[in-house]
Amino acid sequence: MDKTTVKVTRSILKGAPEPTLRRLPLYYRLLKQLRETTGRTGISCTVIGSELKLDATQVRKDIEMTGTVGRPKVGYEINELISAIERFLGWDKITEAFLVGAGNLGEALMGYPGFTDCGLSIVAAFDVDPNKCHRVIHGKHVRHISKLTGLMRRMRVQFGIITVPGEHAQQAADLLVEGGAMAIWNFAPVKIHVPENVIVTNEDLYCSLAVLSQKMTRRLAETRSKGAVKS
Amino acid sequence: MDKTTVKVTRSILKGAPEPTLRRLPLYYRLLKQLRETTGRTGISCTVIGSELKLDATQVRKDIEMTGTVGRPKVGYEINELISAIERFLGWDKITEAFLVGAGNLGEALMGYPGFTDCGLSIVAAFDVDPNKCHRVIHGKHVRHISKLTGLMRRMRVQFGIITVPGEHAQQAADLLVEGGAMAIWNFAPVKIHVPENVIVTNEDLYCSLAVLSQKMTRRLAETRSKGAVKS
DNA sequence: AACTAATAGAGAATTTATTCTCGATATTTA
DNA sequence: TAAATATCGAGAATAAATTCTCTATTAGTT
Ligand SMILES: NC(=O)c1ccc[n+]([C@@H]2O[C@H](COP(=O)([O-])OP(=O)(O)OC[C@H]3O[C@@H](n4cnc5c(N)ncnc54)[C@H](O)[C@@H]3O)[C@@H](O)[C@H]2O)c1
Ligand SMILES: NC(=O)c1ccc[n+]([C@@H]2O[C@H](COP(=O)([O-])OP(=O)(O)OC[C@H]3O[C@@H](n4cnc5c(N)ncnc54)[C@H](O)[C@@H]3O)[C@@H](O)[C@H]2O)c1
Repeated sequence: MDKTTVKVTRSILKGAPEPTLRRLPLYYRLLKQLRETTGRTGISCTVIGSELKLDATQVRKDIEMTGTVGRPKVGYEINELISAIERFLGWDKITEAFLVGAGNLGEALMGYPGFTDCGLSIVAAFDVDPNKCHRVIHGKHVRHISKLTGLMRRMRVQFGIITVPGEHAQQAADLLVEGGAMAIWNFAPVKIHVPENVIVTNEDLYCSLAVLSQKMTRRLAETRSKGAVKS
Repeated sequence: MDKTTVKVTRSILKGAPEPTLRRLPLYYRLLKQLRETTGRTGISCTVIGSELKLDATQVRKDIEMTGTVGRPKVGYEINELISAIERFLGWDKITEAFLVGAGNLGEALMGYPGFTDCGLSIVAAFDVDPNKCHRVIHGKHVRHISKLTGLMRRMRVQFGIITVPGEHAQQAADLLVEGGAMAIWNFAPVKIHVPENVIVTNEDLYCSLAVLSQKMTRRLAETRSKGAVKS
């Protein structure tokens, strides 16, 4: 067993570091785009790095986690790399999902075609509001929330997306767990509590906005103080 | 100048580490919620930590960045902490923003009342599609994209939100920069190129989905291999 | 008043992530 | 064929983030 194999095995056992996981989609998109727009079949970490403004070594280490091996002076095979990332992230298989809360955000997600890239398929949505139910949005049925658990078990859906208002997010999570959810993608700005074996990721807009706001605030403060010095 | 002052000064000069910035909104929400639902006026890192499943020391270090000082055995004043976070992130001031791309996601963002917490106010939206223009969505006007640059300069709006399809994101960014944007919140899944002095944050759904997918894939692999061992 | 328990704050230790350095290898060019 | 060059892959070095340890302080309790 060579060293690459050891690393890949570790990446499967312990999981890749989160920063790596968050960068892989960036490579993935770039590679797909390159494959479509240009005719090239190979790529090096140097190029990926300069394109995405990342350190080439970092790119190489990230790619290493997926198990792809490259060749000196040449780089990696684009197709091979794309499949490796897909396989590593589980994007090569279709994952069916239920969405809870067919409001503004829920509808936008239901209509988003881009999720097919990740193998994510929202198969149905659920809502408490009778006016929202029995409609078909972007080709998907909206059903009453009371049907969720039963249908989820019957259809063996294991992925849930929460887009209800914060105060109902825990209730939505409970229903998803009862239905057998294994993973939940939570868009509500609250911490939800689930059993240990359920994986939760929060999509928290406030978190990224905080990064942006603080940078902006600092920039403004700098400009002001410099201006003061000048005047 | 005491040590706390030194730390705060540094946090203003060099900026807080990004992980800290991303956690501050979590504290902020918890505190607001506690203030509203319970009558308590003080809180300790221990409580915040156990509530959010974070290490108490980490919470304390994060809070330190905002300049708030606590008292042993008591903790922090909730009101004081809330204002300190607001001030630190720049959420105490209104930031007016223009949104480019009044589609599914753009409309959802325009209708989202939660941004007032961060002082973010979307004052107008812009679109190329004539059918989308001249409408009023959630109380905000949608105008033709050709008006963006002029209006932005006139109204001195410095914050842009991009919700156009990926292939037009760069164009949208260029217009925002031309209009004098200082910060851009990009929801399109592409890397946009802007001058050095413009701050960009990408809200990339694929990144968080990747974290979730990979964990799920790994979990599934484990279950399968365990099942195989058992049988 | 003394004792106990809880907590902030400082700094050290540890862990994790990123960046640097170097040797091996493959490709291209002279 | 030999030399030059770009790149991967491995490991070391560095930097950043997290966690641990200790001390001082304060509120409550006996
Ligand atoms: N709209 C945005 O741009 C945006 C941005 C960031 C976060 N969010 C978050 O996403 C969530 C949804 O936002 P939105 O703007 O779509 O809100 P919305 O009010 O438009 O939609 C919420 C939907 O959930 C349904 N609902 C309420 N309680 C329910 C329950 N117990 N079970 C099932 N369905 C239920 C409502 O009927 C409604 O259709 C909120 O938590 C919000 O904080 C939204
Ligand atoms: N819908 C989602 O849930 C979702 C999720 C993740 C990311 N995104 C990203 O957000 C962006 C918008 O998604 P959407 O679902 O709202 O798409 P959409 O097609 O519903 O809306 C895009 C809007 O942008 C407008 N537009 C196109 N080119 C423009 C230009 N040059 N200038 C101004 N306006 C222009 C279109 O007329 C349309 O109204 C896309 O980049 C998408 O990848 C969307």
